[in-house]
Amino acid sequence: MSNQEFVVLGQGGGPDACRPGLLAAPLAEDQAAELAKVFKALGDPVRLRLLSMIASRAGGEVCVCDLTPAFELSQPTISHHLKLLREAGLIASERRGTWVHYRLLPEMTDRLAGILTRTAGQPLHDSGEVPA
Amino acid sequence: MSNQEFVVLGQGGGPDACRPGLLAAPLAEDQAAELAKVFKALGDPVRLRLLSMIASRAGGEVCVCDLTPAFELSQPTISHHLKLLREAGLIASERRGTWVHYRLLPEMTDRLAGILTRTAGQPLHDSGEVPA
DNA sequence: GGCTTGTATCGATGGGTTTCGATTCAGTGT
DNA sequence: ACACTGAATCGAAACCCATCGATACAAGCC
Repeated sequence: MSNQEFVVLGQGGGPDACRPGLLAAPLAEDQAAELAKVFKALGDPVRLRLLSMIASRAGGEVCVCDLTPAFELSQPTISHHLKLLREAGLIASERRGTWVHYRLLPEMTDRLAGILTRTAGQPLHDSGEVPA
Repeated sequence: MSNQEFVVLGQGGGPDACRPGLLAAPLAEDQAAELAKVFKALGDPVRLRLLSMIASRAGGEVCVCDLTPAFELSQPTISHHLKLLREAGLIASERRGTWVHYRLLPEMTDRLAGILTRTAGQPLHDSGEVPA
């Protein structure tokens, strides 16, 4: 059996430790747990639409009062989804007077994009077997 | 029953020529639903580690017999997670003799990276960043 | 054919998630 | 102070998911 162990790099460093990305080296357990929280926040169609509405809005900010009526869901439900996105570090909220405004935190989406991007030194291995 | 559903993203009706990404325009409902399936597949620490093990392995393929003992989980559980990653279009499997080998489908991770990447024409609306 | 090993599927279960109505909190205006 | 509106929090109910043991399927070996 080709039972070859996966060496897990013991870098339990802070949240801004060196990140080689998903595709370069096996993820450590704690890194995987931390990342999974963010991806789980993206794993819901309502939250994805909320995030895209916030991120694509000219001016960078959206009032909750504009988001809630865009769905056929109750106000507490939208508030709950926004909370999950906020706890995942994807958005931030600010209250200005009566209304609460949300904005994208691009550091997180940048980080995810980097994690999912092949590095130049990572060859592709799939020479010839890709179906279409 | 073996519906190896290859999730096709953002295909409203044409080839993927215009895919603005999450951050450029609000997602349509069906696009969000399909994208959410893939992110949901990534929203589990075990699946993230499995994917990173598969993606980072030199040669591009990993035998299940190497993946299963790397976790303190039962063999059916690992098989279940691999199935979800496969149905999300992130990996593919091939049986060669006794063993089954998995490999990354880089089109999907590439697509996700693109979706999470700010386009150059999409400025950042710099506002006061961290609430000092 | 039987035996052994590797992998996938099945059925059940405990825990988590989505959603709601009701309530509470925050801010504005009267 | 009171009333009104926008948003968050609080249970609760329906649903989904991760995990397991048991079982079935696949391939090689005796």
